[in-house]
Amino acid sequence: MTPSKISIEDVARRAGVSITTVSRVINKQPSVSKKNLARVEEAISFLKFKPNVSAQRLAKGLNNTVGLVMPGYPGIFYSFYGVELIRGVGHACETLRLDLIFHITNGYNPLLTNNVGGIIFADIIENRKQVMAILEEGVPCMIINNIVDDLDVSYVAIDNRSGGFMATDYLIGLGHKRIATVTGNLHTQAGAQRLEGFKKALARHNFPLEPEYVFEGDYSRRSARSAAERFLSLKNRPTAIFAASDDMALEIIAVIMERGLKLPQDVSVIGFDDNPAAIYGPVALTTIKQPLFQMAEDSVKYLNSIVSGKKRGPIKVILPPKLVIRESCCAPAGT
Amino acid sequence: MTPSKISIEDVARRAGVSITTVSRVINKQPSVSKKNLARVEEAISFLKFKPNVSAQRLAKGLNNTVGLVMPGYPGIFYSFYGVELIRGVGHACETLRLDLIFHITNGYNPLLTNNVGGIIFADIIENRKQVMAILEEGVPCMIINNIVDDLDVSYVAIDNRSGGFMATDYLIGLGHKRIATVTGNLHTQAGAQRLEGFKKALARHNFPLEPEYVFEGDYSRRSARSAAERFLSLKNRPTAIFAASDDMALEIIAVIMERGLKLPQDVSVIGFDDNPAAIYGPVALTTIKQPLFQMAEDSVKYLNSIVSGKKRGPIKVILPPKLVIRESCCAPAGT
DNA sequence: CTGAAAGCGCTAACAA
DNA sequence: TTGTTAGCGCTTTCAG
Repeated sequence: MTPSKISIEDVARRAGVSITTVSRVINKQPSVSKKNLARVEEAISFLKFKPNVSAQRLAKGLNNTVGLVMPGYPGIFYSFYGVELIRGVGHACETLRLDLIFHITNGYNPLLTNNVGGIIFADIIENRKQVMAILEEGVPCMIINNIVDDLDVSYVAIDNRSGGFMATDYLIGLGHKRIATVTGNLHTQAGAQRLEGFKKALARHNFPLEPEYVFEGDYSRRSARSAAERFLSLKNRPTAIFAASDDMALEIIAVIMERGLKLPQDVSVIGFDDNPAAIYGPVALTTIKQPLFQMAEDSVKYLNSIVSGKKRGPIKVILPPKLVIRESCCAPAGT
Repeated sequence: MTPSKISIEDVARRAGVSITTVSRVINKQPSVSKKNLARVEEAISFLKFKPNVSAQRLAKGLNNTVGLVMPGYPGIFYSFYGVELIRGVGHACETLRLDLIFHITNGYNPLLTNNVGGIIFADIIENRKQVMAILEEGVPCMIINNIVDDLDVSYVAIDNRSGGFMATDYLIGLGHKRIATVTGNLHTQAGAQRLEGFKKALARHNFPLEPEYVFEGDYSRRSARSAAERFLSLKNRPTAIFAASDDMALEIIAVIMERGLKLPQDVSVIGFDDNPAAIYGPVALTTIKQPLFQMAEDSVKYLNSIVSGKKRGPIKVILPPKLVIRESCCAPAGT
């Protein structure tokens, strides 16, 4: 049942050298004569030898494995956000030749940390205690998309507050007065901060905050549909809507068009993510771009440099979002 | 830098027993006196001891790790299919206490198999040679959603051909004569077989196969939009459309509504997947349900039983799809 | 019920 | 450039 029954010793025997020499070629050390190198390589490929990773790790005393923990919150899997994260982390691990161990948490079970060199949290939502437990164990870790300044922990995040501000400010600049928003899950920092940015922009221009213009969504298309239906039924229909994700924006657009309204003339919509899918809808989506893939990749790189001792202490990075103007927003009718 | 510096020896010392005894309690062997058990447990929690998994694996000579390889094909990540697979496999691994190593392949690089007890392929698309290489290495493996009868390999698949047949047959039964289809990626077996099922149903009822009613999509919403636009512009517009995924069906519905057509009265739409998101659109989607999550979970269980020697030889399972009737299909107008 | 000792497969000084 | 040897941390006979 063992993956391969042949060991370094078999290779050594066949090549007529010591196991040390074999080990050297496995680890690409230069100090091996051409002749022996050739013989060992022949033996390796002949025997289809694969070094036993557990033995290597044990002997080297290191663990080139990173754990990616996804919040139990199932919606995250269906979101562009979640998918980009997985892809980015996966890609970076591939590049750095790290094993990626995938862990879905319910937020309560303790995390098995005895098998990883470091851990990446794909957002933390109601599982702060897990993070703290990890920290206490001294396992290097990295949090994605959460600014955590009260803990001695590393993170790579996006400035969601300024993203929310940007989106709203842009709408205001276009001349909109009645601006609504569908928020993301407010238990996530990203969701909460985008909303804060929205409010801040309103306040900055002395616009009142109308409660009926704020719908608490959860990043799902479903919640966006409910929001759109409510907004569009209002006597005082908003002329612009800021959605906390592109997916939600897309669903809102669908509802708008189902009702026979024109977009962006009747209602402008701005999203958040820069999901490539948002370019090919009926109207190319104006949005706030956040570098998710890069954030995910960076987090692996930073984590690795901490694990391997190249860097110390918490690394705290906040990436800026960016306004991407396409076609789903314009000045309100009658301006 | 090591996750934990304390070893079984430290625990033994503190508990005043031998390392063997400590090992016994780690492995929950019953032959330990209550007194020693208590002392060891105390020492373990006091020292925050975590056994070194590499050492355990090495000593035990086994590898309770499964690799999940995702085709490079990026679209799969954004699909309901891909996400359900990841969730299902992840969940099963959690339950069976297996480590899940996540591997995104470009289809060409050889897979690193020396670190896993078994491998799961999330579909195979243009990477058959990888599968064959794995087989030759003797690593137990399992293929998801591909019926592979010419190879001595295990799989858990869905009968996509009969799914395609079912959908089309249902439409025909409703009285439709002009039935179109947007296919999935035809390089995937699922895509090809759903189309075959479509054709078979047509043939069974002696309907001609109109090339203009077949649009080669790739499971993406984008391709579905193109398809819908083409279908709806036809002089002889189809009265029903079979989409090879719910996501595509949803996009088609959006296009239909954007054009001010009525659904299902003007055009009926049937999907494939039973994506929960398809219930909350403007019209609840009629679809073909496939047990993706279960398929993923089962594949892990089967793989595990093979790896652990409980079962032998290839396990070949084909799960049936099921018609789920909701509101997006009705008899064509004028019947 | 407990412990001594021999590995698991590989790496890394240290000599040669 | 090569080989000898001592571990890495844990499990597992085998005695006791």
